[in-house]
Amino acid sequence: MKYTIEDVAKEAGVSITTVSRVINGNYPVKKETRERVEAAIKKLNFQPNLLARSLINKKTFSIGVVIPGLTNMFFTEVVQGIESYMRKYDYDVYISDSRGRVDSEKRRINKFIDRYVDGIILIDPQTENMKNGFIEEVSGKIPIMCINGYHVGVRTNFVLSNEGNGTRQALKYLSELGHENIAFIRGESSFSYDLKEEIYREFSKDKEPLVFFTQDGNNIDVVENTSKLLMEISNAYEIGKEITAFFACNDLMAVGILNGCRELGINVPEDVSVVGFDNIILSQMVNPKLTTVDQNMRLLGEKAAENLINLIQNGSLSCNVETIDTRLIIRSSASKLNY
Amino acid sequence: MKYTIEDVAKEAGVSITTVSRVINGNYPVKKETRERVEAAIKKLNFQPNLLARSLINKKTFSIGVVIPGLTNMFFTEVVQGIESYMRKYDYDVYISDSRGRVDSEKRRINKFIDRYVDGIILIDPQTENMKNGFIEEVSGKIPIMCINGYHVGVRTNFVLSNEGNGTRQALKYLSELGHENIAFIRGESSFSYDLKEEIYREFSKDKEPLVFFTQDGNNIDVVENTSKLLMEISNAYEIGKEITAFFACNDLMAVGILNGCRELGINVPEDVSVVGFDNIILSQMVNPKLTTVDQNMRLLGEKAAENLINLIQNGSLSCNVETIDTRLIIRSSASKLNY
DNA sequence: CTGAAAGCGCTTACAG
DNA sequence: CTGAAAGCGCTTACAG
Repeated sequence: MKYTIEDVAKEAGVSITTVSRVINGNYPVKKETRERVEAAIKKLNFQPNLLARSLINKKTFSIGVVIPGLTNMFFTEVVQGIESYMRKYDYDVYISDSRGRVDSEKRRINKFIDRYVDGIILIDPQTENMKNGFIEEVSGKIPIMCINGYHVGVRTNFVLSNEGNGTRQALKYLSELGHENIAFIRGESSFSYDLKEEIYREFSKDKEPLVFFTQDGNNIDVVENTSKLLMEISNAYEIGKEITAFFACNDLMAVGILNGCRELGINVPEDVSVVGFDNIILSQMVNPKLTTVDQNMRLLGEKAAENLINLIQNGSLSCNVETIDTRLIIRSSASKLNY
Repeated sequence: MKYTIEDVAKEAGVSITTVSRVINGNYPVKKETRERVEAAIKKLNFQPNLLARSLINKKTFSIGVVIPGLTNMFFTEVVQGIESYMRKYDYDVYISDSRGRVDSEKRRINKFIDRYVDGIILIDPQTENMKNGFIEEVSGKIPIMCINGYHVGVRTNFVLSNEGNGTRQALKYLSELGHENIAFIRGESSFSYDLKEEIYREFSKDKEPLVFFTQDGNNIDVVENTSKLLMEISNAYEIGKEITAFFACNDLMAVGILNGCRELGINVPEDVSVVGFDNIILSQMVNPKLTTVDQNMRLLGEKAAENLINLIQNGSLSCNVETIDTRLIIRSSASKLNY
């Protein structure tokens, strides 16, 4: 059915060795011979079997990207950055969705390794897999870049956005607007949430911290879940008084708060201020437009791709960490207290 | 570095044939022997090389999904449906983004074939690749399912949502609200846009059709682009009078109209009505919530996955077409004329 | 029940 | 410059 290198060899009247050489262009071949082989290749529309090739080379010119949720625009925007970089190097990028589950993430990574991708990018890897040594173990086998999700002491490679500083920027901004009673909205488990919470607690150390957990933070469903969470919060606290501002760990959650407020008849930013994180495109599409912290997602993706290519080509599985600055984006979901 | 079947054989004191047999469980092996082999596998943490295996089997237990844009939630929701189905069958799904470009789509498909995926799902394939015979050619080599993008006469397999009928539902609804001057917003090239436009022209046959093109319809950027388009439209037409309603070919465009209206100080739905298409989650997050046509994206994905599995397992590369009904979702972006 | 051998479709020393 | 042969890591008739 599909032609093999042997068919081409026969057609051109040469050995398969020679065919292989003209395909790869890695050894001298007499011009006339080469042309005969090329003609045969064209005639049969021959395409070398990548599986056979990779079996020998251990190279597939492809990379795998594992993301926690396809429906969180944060991740897809990072992937755009990865893809645009990889395209230049003619690497294929394959995306696999772990749904933010520890086991699933392991499985996806192992599958990529089984399929001999040349490297893997992990966006926001599960903390659990950092702690249990899995990521580190895997980093010994194959080039790995992690985007965010840093875990101290794990020997692998990171591109991080400075989420801690971003959190500080946002909190400081709210504080300058006069807000003291700031609620903190986070998802269940992720390094990123833990880190932000730490900063939050530090920041509001003299006050009682108001930390609330919403479910499944990396999926679009979190919007709805956070709206529901707000209903509960509003039963326990007087919004606009006991809580005058929300800091949400990502924009999806912030939009959930916005939607919840609308349902409750609470005006943003007049009655309560809301600040998100990430600056996904959605943050500009809601009303009011979200004040948020930009992570420069494309750059995050591009840097990770760049470093991965280096790792692949130079073979060094060293441990390096690169940090990218965040930027506060002021729009209209937060305003002075008692506006 | 990595152990091979030979290492296991040595460790267990058997031939590689026997090792292979216990791994695959496809031939009888004496219990005692099997246990020895299993112990060796465990001890070495042996994992068979999938490349070598696939080279023989021509099976990889993986499928490829080609989508026109990662940042259009329509596609990612369809993919969710595909994944949830495939998980049950233990097939891996790999996603590749064609950016809605004809050449890129070809390339992605060819790459998947090169890597011996067992089947491919194409979401909204490019019309051009339908017309030029590429999809049909490829369908002869490997099981293919297309989601939407139907093109008459092309021998491949489809799961379609009834977009024509959905368009009619939306248009009829607007008409019943009293709207006669309905503008039609579409992207550049896609079967889906052409089909909808056809219905639109049919529907408004006594009126001058008002068809407007926005750029790059399958990417989140279309939101911004459509807002800009609205500026131009508003220069040429009196919105609220010459145009009293917009029908947008997808929700992203509809949101663009919504945003544009806000900037222009036009109230939706009081001054102008807007109806979208797809019912992506975003349509509930904007204000006013979008009246739109639900395509049941998860079901679309699940059906495609189900059919693909059948194709793969029964080996029939037959041509079948399955249609899924759409449903009008009435929310608050459209209202009676002169509300 | 088990093993030696051929083969999947390539690449790459080695020899000429 | 070219080819025969070994080998990548498996599977599967074939023979016993």
